Amino acid sequence: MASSPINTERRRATITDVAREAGVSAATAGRALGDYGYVREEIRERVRKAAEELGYRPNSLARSMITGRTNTIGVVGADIANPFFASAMRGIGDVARRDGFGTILTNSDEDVALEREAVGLLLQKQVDGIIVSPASSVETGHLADAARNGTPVVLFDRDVAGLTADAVLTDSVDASRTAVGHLLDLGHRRIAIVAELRAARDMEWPNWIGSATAPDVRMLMPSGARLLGYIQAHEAAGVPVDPALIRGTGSYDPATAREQTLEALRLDPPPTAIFTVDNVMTHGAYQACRDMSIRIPEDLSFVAYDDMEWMTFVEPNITALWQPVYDMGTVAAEMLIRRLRSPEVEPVRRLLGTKLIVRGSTMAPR
Amino acid sequence: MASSPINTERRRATITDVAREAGVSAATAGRALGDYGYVREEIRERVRKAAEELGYRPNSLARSMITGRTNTIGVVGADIANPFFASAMRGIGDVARRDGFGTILTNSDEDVALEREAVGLLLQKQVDGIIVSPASSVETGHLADAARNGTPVVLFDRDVAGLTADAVLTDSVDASRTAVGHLLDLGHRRIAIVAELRAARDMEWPNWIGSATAPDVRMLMPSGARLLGYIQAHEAAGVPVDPALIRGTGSYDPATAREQTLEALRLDPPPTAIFTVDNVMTHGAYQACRDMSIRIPEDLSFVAYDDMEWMTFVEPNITALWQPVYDMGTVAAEMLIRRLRSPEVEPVRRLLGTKLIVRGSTMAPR
DNA sequence: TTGAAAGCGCTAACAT
DNA sequence: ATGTTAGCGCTTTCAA
Repeated sequence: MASSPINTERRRATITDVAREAGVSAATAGRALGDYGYVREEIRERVRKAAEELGYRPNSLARSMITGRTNTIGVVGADIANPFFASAMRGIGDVARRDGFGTILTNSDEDVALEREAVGLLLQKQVDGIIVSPASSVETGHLADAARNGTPVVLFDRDVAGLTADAVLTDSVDASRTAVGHLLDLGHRRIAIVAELRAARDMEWPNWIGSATAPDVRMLMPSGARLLGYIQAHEAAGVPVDPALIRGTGSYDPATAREQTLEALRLDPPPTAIFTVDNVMTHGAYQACRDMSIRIPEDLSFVAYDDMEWMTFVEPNITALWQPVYDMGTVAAEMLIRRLRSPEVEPVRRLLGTKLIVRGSTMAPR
Repeated sequence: MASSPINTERRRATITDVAREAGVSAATAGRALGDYGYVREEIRERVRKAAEELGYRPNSLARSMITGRTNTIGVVGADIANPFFASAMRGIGDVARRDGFGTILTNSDEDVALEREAVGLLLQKQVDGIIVSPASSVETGHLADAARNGTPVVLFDRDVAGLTADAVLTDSVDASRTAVGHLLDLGHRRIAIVAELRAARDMEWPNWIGSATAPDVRMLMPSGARLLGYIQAHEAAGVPVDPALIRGTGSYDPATAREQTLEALRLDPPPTAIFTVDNVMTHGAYQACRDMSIRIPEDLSFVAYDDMEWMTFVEPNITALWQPVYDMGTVAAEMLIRRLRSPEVEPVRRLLGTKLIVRGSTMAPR
């Protein structure tokens, strides 16, 4: 009997094996090990011992076939390599584990087709629920389907029009208004904004300017919502919005953000301040500033959406809009698990607070 | 019939439903949908249409019960919020998806008990294989068990003594020797090193000094291995090692790294250079330098293990030892999937190359 | 309190 | 090429 370097054959012990070893029926063994039904204490011990000896591990697939629950939650994020999602994922994972759930992770790369595929995969694997950061705020049929067929969905970071589901959000418009308001208060009148504006609807911003009614925020991606806040802050301050200062990249890509920032800096007159709407944009914009040897804040005030550890490493420290990212993750997981336990409660939209951390990168223009 | 806000009842269509709808047997429906066995094209179409109409989704649990394969790989990392693991996870996820696998992610927080629990969970969920970054290089019984019982294990970033398994590694000793050698070449004679040295064995370094035989690297965690490289570089250069310059934190915690760095800076004579062995240590050490208004590189040369994007944001840019983190992830996933397809091949240890990126934070001491 | 039997949804073996 | 049957490992009736 030759032994291969890594044995792949030996059959794993089943509950029937344990039952035989303990001299009881499979049903009883199941009850003893699974904490359901009635078992005499003495028997329970005997079964436990047998299980131990055989190195028995329950097959949760078989269990799930019957119970209809896998104790697994699916997560569809845009990109786990992005610190924003990484941190949120940590929050989700911590809560999930605490409550006995595993987490299946997938990346959508902001692509609706990939997201749909990912959701399909999760449904096939019979996850109990899904936490998703939708790639689009309108193409959400697959999410509605999932929810309708009994797999609850929790929206993460992004709201969606016409889908009644639990959601964990921050008020991007308000936060952005605060951040840009800070710059306006300092006296800035030419503030560049760097944002993806990937979704078609986010590009309709020319219509927002001076219009009495704000667009439905649920139709916007965070990037668009933050631009809306930028516009609202300008209008509240009575400062006209110069469309040339609005730099869209069309994708989550630092290189393009860098280029767009360079474009902005070349304007005449140039901006006296810049606002980047997330950490990817910040990355590219900051690089552009360094490449051009822009002095911050003397030449340009800098405000970033999303606080990152390095923002206190650079000189000057960067003024940033902080979001409770880890908590957004824990709350999302808690909402989902709560719904699994009581499916009937009304869906809730939880809005978590943000905070502008004023540091050295902002000052009055000169 | 009141409709609840989120329907949780409606039974999902099964293959039997599809078969009935298409007027064939369940077996045939399965063949048509699952791409196995023979089906007439005409029938295949009919079944497909029925499946479509009913919104049928295969239940992969049921399939896995029979095939014994879940098309899922488990990942046990220390902390997904750490950019190192986040990036690796992205690599794993990309390859996994490409080859039709899902990924279950768990964090061990460098705790063997948690790791063991995580592995147990993954085994119950019948993952096809596990990628793990072991919390200990000696307490690895649970990993050996998994491998022995037919769930292959790929070691990620950390080798393990006495476990024959595939592994994706970098040569930490060599890389560290290069990094510290760079400082020694510049003329530095007092180089502080900040490392976790959590594992008991990593603390046996006093024995390594001047000993002809190096300890078995497979018994060391990366932190210990990098210290070994530090010592070897010193010995090669004929520079004595001052134990006071070796600062262990005992945990992956930037606050402690900061404190240990402050201690090092207070030494008399102070170090002229510092080497941090991973991004968490770097975080704390860099903070300490900023708090003390240390001028880099005039007062202190700085070399970091692990390149991070912000290292080109700060002034001066930080000299860093780069590792192919994303690729380590893709390679780990590829090795695992290869083994799933051909279990008999001999386990392989893949060593990926690293690179010292010299930037402005290092210069000759003055 | 225990056991026998049925069955979750699917695929594999065996007929035809 | 298709259908019938059995069964993956477990939990849940139902009887005893």
